Order: sequence, then C-alpha cells, then structure tokens
Amino acid sequence: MSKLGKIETGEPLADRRIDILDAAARAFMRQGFAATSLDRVSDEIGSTKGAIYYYYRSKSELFFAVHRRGMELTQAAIRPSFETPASARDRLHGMAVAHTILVIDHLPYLRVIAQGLEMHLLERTNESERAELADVAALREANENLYIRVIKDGVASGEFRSVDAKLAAKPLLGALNWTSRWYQPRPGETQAAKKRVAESIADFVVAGLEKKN
Amino acid sequence: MSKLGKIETGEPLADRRIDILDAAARAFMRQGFAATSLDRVSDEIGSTKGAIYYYYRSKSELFFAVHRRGMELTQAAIRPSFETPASARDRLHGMAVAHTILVIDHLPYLRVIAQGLEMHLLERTNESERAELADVAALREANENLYIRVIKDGVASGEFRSVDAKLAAKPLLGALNWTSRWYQPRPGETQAAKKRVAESIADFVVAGLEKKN
DNA sequence: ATGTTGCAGCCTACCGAGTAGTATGTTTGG
DNA sequence: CCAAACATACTACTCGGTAGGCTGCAACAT
Repeated sequence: MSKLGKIETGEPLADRRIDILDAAARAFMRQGFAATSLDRVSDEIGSTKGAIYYYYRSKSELFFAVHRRGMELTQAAIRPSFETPASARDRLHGMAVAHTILVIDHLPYLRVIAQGLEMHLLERTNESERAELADVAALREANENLYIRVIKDGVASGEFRSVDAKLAAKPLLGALNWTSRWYQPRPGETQAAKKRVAESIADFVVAGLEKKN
Repeated sequence: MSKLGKIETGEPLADRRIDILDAAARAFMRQGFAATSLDRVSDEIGSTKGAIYYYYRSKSELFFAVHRRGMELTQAAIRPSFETPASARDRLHGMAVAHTILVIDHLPYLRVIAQGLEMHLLERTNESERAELADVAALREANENLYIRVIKDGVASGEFRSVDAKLAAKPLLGALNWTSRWYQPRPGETQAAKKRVAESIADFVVAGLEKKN
C-alpha cells in the first residue's frame, strides 16, 4: 500500500516523479539552484538521493523539469482568457488575474521560473542540456507571446495606446512576475483575499496600456 | 603607478575596493551568489583571492556590499525627481525614467539586487551577517517608500486612482526591476535609445495609476 | 496455500572536484 | 627597511554523481 499509485494512471511512476518535482521546487525556491543540494531535496520527501537519481538523470534535468512544469502551468492558466471572445482589455485583465492567482497558489514553481535559468548554466553545459534550455526558453516565449498578441489586438482596436507590443510586454510581465518575489503565503488567507490582490495588479497592468479616455 | 589611487580621496583604499566590488557585481550577475567562486571574482581583475580578503572579510560581506551599493545608487537616482516640486504624475514619471536608465547603465549591480538576498542565507548566518541583512533590507525599504509616498501624493491630489499605495507599489517596482532581467546591453546603443526605453516603461507605470480622464 | 524468483524502487558508501577561509610567504613603494 | 598590499599553498568541507547492495511485492510454479 505504500509505494504504488500507478494503478489507474496511464503513466507509471508519475506520482512519485511529481512528489520529487514538488520537493525540488520548494527547495529551489528557498535557496536557489546552486545552493540547493540534492540531499536536501530528498530529505524534503523523507528519502535519499538515490530516489531522485532513479527518476531524474541529473540535478540540471530536475531543474529544467521544474521550469517546464511552471511554464506549462502558466500557459494553462492564461490561455483560456486569451482565447475568450471579448475585448482586448477584458482578455488581458482575465489573463493577469489568472496569472497572479496561479503565482499565489503555486508559489514554488512560479518563483523558481521568475528567477530565471540562463544564469545558472552559461558554461559547462553538454549537448542535451542545451537542447533542454532551448526547449524551456521556447515555452517562456510562448507565454510572453500571448501577452504580446493581446497587446497588439488592443492597439489595433484602439483600446490601448500605440505602443511597441514587444517592449510594452516587458514591464507588464515584470509587474506580474514580481508577485512571486514579494508575496508571502498566509495560512488562512481566503480565496477572496487572493482575488483582491490579483484584481488590483490586473487593474494596474490594464490601465498601463489603455488610452486615457 | 599601479596600486594607488588613494592620493586625493578622503577614504584610502577606496578605489581598489570599488574595483573588487565591480568585479563581484559582474560575476554575481552572471552566475549568482552561490555559483560564483571568489577565485573567479579575483580573476576578473587579474588578481587572486588574497586581494579580496584583504579588503573584505568574507564572501557574504562582499555580497552585501554589492547590494548596499546598488541600493544607494538607486536612492541617488530616484530621489531628485521625488523631491522636485511638481505633480505626483511628473515626479513618478521622472523617478521611473531615472530608475530605468540606472538599471541600463549599472546593470550588474541592479540585476544582483533584483535577484534578492534573503534567499541565500536563510540559515548558517552569524550575528554580523544578520545585522547587515537587516541593514540592506532597510535600504530597500527606503527606496520602496519613495514610490509609496509619491503614489499616496497622487491619490491625495486626485491624479491617481484610489489604490492601496503599498500594494500598488509592488507591480510598479516589478515593472521597473524587471528591466534588469531582460535588458541586454548593446555595444553602440545611443543615449537616446536608452531614453526611449525608459520613457516607454515610465509611461506604462504612470498610466497604470492615473485616472482614466 | 506456499515456496521461489525477478525486478522495480530504492538506500548506502564512496570518490573526486570544487571552494571558503586561513596562514604564511613575497614584493614594492616610501 | 618596513609595512601595505597582495600572492601562494594548504586545509577542511560540501556536494554531484556512481556503483553496488538490499528489500519487498508480484507472478508463477508446485
């Protein structure tokens, strides 16, 4: 009864892999990639390094996996609002709210990806690591592109000021991603309280682009 | 002629200390605190670890010094606009432009402080380190407070929407600090080009707070 | 029902590389 | 010639990665 969980899942081992991934995300969030030892990650789940190396081939692969999951969570969170048939203003507002609530609810993953990854492997990277890096970078770009496109839509419709969408997306993403840096989870925080924070930030970024009247 | 520079300075050794500090900022920017060895920092100035330990007592102290300088540069950059007798809107705009140009011109320091420091020393800190941490945190808070105060001024004067100034300062700072993450220095970039980026970001954060008409 | 066997899923012990900090030697300008 | 300003050599320690061993469940044979 102890070590299964792959009974009904199509992908065996998936649960254990995610347990490890969650532990890694928490550890990387607190101490960063370089300062986190795999011994501490495995401690987090009451296990040893051997367990990690059974599921992941290296520390870098584990790090990339955290990034990948964070990016996929983000894409899943913001895409619905992006695809909603509505004004650019409302779509962007919905994306920003969803994005911020995601940050609050999955802080470890989102804080890790907000820290970036290029920093950690300017050198000493082998072939497969560089491929994974490019892969994760593509996911990040895909998320950014959703924002760029909605900005362009708003400019085209006249809702937003005439800005360079690629450039304007930068402070927008900064405002959103920064939440992962200052937000501190509170034990009994209600969903309504989270929503209020998210709305406030969404209002800010939408207003930053809208025309004055 | 090689190792002086304290001839006219009130503070002896100041030049060499700053050389080391600059090298440390560049190294920390590229690889982060934990992944940067002091051997690499000293390589950066064609020296060895002994030189660093002559001027700084530990790696942590050097890291704190980088943060402190970054905070002081920021304070020096934004305070003039803050104190200008003008509308809250114009003061904030001036602060944001100055802030962004500072980021561009002193990228190593600003990127390091945008990465944060609490992360790196949750444990294993001695007494003096905790004192320095509190000190740097106070500087950070002082910078944030300038933005909070100008937001409050704008709300009071009716220029800005009725926002919670402390909360609204978060995405604002995120939008500004994020520049240190995406900006890549280009060799022949003109001052006018930098200014254009800074104006764009300043427009964004000011519009994020202003009333619609 | 009961032994037997195979292998997934770990754990343990270890190695080698890298690094913060220190102790001591060395140079050079005044 | 002496101290400031380093350089060099060394120690103690951490940590990524690996090799090999252990264990308990499961599936089959009897």
